Amino acid sequence: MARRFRGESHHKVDSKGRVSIPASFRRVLEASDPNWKSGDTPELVIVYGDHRRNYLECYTMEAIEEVDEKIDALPRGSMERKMLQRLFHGQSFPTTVDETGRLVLPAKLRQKINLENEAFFIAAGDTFQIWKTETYEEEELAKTEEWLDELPDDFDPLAFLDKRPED
Amino acid sequence: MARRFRGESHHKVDSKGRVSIPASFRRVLEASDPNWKSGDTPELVIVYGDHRRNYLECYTMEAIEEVDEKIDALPRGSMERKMLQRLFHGQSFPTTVDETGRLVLPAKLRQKINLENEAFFIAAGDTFQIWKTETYEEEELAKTEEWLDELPDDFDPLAFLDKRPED
DNA sequence: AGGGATGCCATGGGAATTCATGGAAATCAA
DNA sequence: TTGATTTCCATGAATTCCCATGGCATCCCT
Repeated sequence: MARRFRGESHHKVDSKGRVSIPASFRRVLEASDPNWKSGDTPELVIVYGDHRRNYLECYTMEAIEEVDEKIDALPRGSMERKMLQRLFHGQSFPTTVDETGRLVLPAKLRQKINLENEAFFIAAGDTFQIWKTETYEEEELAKTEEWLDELPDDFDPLAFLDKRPED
Repeated sequence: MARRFRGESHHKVDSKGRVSIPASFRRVLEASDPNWKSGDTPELVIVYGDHRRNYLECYTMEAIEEVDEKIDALPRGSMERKMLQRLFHGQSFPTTVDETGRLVLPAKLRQKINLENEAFFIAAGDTFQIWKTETYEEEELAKTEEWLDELPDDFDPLAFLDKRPED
């Protein structure tokens, strides 16, 4: 069942690295964790990537399983496989949401994206991202706007919906 | 239960060759050792390979069993079988994690990968690797960068996930 | 419509446990 | 005996667990 995350919101990060995740995101994580049963805490995998990435990407168990299967299908020993293993197996952190609906981000992950007091959560299909609020506002939003500016004034992004893959 | 290793981290190696392995890796080793029961120490196999390999590859009991079976299936006397036996049976070292969660790497293995004060652990599917931190950073990461540089600027490695095998 | 009562949600603090690491004593091997 | 392994114990730091609070929104009763 490919449930989707929706929405965005800001949450406090405390001194221990604990941060509430949006309640609606929890529902999706639960529904997408094959082992989850009412009353316990859903699992997820946080992919943090290499030094170039400045946000955390959170995968539901279903989503990460799909990725893992694709990696397994690549030829053993190929560079592609090695790269993807490094990213998804090496540069990732498996965890669970706690009983009170929080994620605990280890110091290492917080430092990686420079997270201090406030985290910004934003949905992205079957994953969601965690940003340092300031980074998102200063870098990511700017980038998006810049990109939009290059398109014709009256361009409607909806046009992408029906674009054929080979374009 | 093909559990997977995830994550990467640095650990000290002391003068006796003792090194803690990431706690999460221990959980996977335990779950993947058919003979393991709560309270005792999981087994694993360290494959160190020939002179060209500069890291140690650690297999869970389940993973090495799978490899062994595939080797057994090869025709007796074939070159393939001989080579794989040399690598996985000859150039490997069976051991266990100790009660405090450490591996003891014999001097021979440490010298092979030039390990001194710090080891770098990184997950790779159903195995994990142990590198000398400096080797990983200087050689392995450099190799990766080089490889990435050959790809188009805007290329996203994620594209490999959906690559068709015949490409 | 007013006024609880109920329940989920975001957040906080302290206690208890696990982890990574260091070192001394006991055991082994040549 | 001498160096190397293996056991056993010790400790600070990090992480997990457990319990507590205030704020909203919803539901219900009269």
